[in-house]
Amino acid sequence: MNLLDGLNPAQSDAVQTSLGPLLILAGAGSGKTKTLTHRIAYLIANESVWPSEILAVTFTNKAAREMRERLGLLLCQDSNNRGFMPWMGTFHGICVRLLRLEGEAIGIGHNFVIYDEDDRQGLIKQAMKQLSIGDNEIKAKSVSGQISTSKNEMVDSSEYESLASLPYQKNVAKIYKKYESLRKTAGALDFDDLLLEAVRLLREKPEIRAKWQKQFKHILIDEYQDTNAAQYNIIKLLVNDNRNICVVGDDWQSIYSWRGADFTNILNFERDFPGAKVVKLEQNYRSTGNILDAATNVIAKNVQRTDKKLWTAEGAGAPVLVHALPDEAEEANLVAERVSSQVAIGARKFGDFAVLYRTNAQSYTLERSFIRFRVPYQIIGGVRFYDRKEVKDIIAYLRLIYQPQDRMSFSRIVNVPTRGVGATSLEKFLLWQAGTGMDIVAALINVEQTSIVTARAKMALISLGEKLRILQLMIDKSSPTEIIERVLELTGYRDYISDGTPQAEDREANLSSLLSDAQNFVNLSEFLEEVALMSSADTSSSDQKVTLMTLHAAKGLEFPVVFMVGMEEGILPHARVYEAGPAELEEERRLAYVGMTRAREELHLTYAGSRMQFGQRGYNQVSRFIGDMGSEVAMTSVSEPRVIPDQDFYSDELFSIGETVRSASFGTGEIIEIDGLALTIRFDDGRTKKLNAEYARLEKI
DNA sequence: TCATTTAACGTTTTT
DNA sequence: CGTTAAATGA
Repeated sequence: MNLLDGLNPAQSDAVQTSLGPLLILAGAGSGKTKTLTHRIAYLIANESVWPSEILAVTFTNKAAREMRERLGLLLCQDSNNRGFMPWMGTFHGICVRLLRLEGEAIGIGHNFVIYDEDDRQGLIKQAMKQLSIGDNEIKAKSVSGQISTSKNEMVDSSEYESLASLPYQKNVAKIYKKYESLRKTAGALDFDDLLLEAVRLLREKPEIRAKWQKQFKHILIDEYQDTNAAQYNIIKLLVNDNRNICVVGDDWQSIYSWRGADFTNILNFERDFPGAKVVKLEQNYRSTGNILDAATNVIAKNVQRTDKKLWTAEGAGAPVLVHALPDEAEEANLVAERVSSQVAIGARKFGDFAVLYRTNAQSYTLERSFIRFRVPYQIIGGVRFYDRKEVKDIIAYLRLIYQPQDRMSFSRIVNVPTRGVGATSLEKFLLWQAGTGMDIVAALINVEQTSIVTARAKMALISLGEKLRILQLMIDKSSPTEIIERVLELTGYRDYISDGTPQAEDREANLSSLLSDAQNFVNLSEFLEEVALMSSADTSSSDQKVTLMTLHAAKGLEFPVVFMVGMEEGILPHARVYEAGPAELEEERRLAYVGMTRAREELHLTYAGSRMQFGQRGYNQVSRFIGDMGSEVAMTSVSEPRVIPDQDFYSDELFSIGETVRSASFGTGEIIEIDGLALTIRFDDGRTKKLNAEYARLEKI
């Protein structure tokens, strides 16, 4: 198979330029993933580069997985054969691998755990408590943001302290310092640390740096416009004298500056790597002419950007449609109705549609309409699977046995299931444990040595410690699945969640999903890593359902039909950027551009005259971006007054909580919970059932 | 110590 | 509006 087949001249040029720095400026839909994949395959097949000598960085785990699969096909290799595959993954994933291997050199134990946003905020709260800083003057969330921003800019706690001038900043500096020390004793790294510590490792240990520079003969970075300072430094530290670095990106699609991403990295590539070759991919293979023109007109208003001339060989296609609606409920109905009718006539399948919005909160109304119109949907993002309570509980057990210094995880599970150890006992125990030099599990077993806690609490703690010890012994010889099963059994967690309440089934289902996820892993370490770095964009999607997600989550995806809802001033562009300045407004514009260019054949934009926001009705103007699109490509639809026959649809008002109903199969009972179409009913015989309001033929009494 | 009720609070986007 | 943190009583 010729690896250059099916590539256009620019793509082919990029694939064959295997030596020296290369910048690929790839417009939306210009086949950049294809180019990148072919380039890697070309290096392996034609340039005799070993897969292990290639480092490929992607933006999401999903992108890495897809690239691995495509590469497997191109090279006729099994993509599961990790030994044959290049180093592929996100910056965070790569850094974890590097730190597990080499972290000891800078004092990072091989069994560090990874803290997510919740863990970080929890630890900040602890730090504030120890410093006697009340959370009414300073919010843990805001401190977390400050710390994250600082870390992304590679500002450590000492440097932050020296820069702090305002009293608020001085307080944050104190918390930052305390947070860092607590985090280190817990044997944990937060998301930002993963990058930061990798930089420190490569900076402070020249022999390690030299080793990996030699290892990675070729480095490829996708979505280069979204790299932050720490990531930029990692790249600079890993590139060797041969400078075989290839970066791909599009400054028009930079939408993560709030996370520290700096798209001047891509603008400065030629300065950083003198003599770099630049290849522009300007042919768009995704969207019709009208969609592309409308999107280009929007982005054209930005001042800070490179010049590109995206073009398509496709025809103009259908005009971009703009729909004005009275309120957000009507907006959602329009979307659901159009999806529903197009599927009904067989023109499309549900998976052809995506609905994109600026903020997660907007998904609520859409969900309600989708349920009403019986349109199957999936939400990408929102509450992540690994953020569910029961899943986090089990993960906390796993983390604690893996890293017995992890106080956050211990605090989470010490009384889950309830074992009579309250806040006061926990505090006293931890105080004593810190002074003993023992890790948490050891301290639990030896809690007899102290009289700081009550006899009752001692019993519970010793018993917990013994269970954890048994679990710890399993780490090296058992699979993650086996360990989780044992956790559930030993701690009585399974009984704890199956308490007969209606939510029990959901929780059990979540645990089953966790168990089946775990089966893909052979050791606990890898499983915990996956869990920590799994992103919302990584959830597998079904083509039988309409996809709902934020504009940010849509990056890199494409759909035949795209609805962008909430095209209003205050939402897109978001109200917060008004005060922030022109740079932030330009990012909103790029966000609109990213959303529009996800569409292949049809693009619908909707806005509502009024909308519920913060529990109050607000009135927004149409987004300025609509006006920028140009009337020749964007048509405003005349939305005829539509009457939605209510009796055809299930309405929430039909049933309410507390009502008594009779079911043909289960007898009479009381409704105790309503979730869309799902009614949870406690029947008189004591059984609790979840029934579908539509099919259950319930009779009101 | 724990469960239930009440109050406050928040909306950008996420690895 | 909906969720989560504090407060209260058992």
